[in-house]
Amino acid sequence: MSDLLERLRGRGWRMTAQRRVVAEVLDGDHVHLTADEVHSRAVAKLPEISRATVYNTLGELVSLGEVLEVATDKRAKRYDPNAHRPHHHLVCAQCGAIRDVHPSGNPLADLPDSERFGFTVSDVEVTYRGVCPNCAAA
Amino acid sequence: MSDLLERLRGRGWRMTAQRRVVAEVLDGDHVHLTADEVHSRAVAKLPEISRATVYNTLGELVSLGEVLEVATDKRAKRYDPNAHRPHHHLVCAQCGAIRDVHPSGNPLADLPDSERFGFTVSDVEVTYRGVCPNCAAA
DNA sequence: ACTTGACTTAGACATTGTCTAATGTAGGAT
DNA sequence: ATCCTACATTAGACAATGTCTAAGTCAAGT
Repeated sequence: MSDLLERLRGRGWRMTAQRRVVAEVLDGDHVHLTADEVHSRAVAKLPEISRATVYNTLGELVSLGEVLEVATDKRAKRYDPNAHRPHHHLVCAQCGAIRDVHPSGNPLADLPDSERFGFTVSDVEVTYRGVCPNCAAA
Repeated sequence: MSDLLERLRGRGWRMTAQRRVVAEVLDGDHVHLTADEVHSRAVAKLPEISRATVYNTLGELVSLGEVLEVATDKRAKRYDPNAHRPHHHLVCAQCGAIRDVHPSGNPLADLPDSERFGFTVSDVEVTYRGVCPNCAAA
């Protein structure tokens, strides 16, 4: 994730300890934390960081296109740092575990003009739901 | 939607004025109300209905498979009475308008075994995003 | 018409997210 | 190296959405 910090600096982002910590927390694959989880982990590294800053920083990262907001779960938003490789999500209906997946085929192409109602369609979000091996075993 | 009331009675649902009103409010195509919107409209027909009852009733309808919860918007859950014809959603990124759509192709078939991580995948939810004709004109 | 268990209610509480005014600080200017 | 200042951070109030509880009410079978 050091590329991220690098890129952001290049875009004129002022670098602060708080922002560094948030970016660190978001590092990795198959990472889909809620804002609150990001905050907890950030507090572990920098105890005085505030909730508002975490929300602000996440919002900025989303605006900059560096992090995606995903709504896999119907409670809190989750933040996915894997914004530069398009992908979709596979969610366990029981425990909520989330994996990134890469389906073949392009769902955008599957929406005929007659089903577009005059919209300019630019994006598609796919969420697969099922039961993960762990929960199936239990 | 009278079939719905019929079906529910058949399943041993106790019929009350409150439940009837919630079912009536949810009638129609391209209906995707938040719990709060359902509540407002229900109050118009039955002023003393409480928020808790609306939430309870919506939850029951979802459990019974008569209504779907959709997370198109990242704020409140929305409730879609069109549960018996599989479909996906097309959302305007600006005004939030939602249409039901029926893509060709089956996205479930597009997820190869190698991308299933041992999950038993049972369902898929697709959300297309774009700009509706109204917002494009503005 | 009774009775009873399921339904509804008001409102407290919980969770998630947003906003503000005061304070602190990164990084360019001197 | 120090100073400035615009931008960032903070605590906490507030807002929106959702959940729970205890007490009262009522649908529907008898």
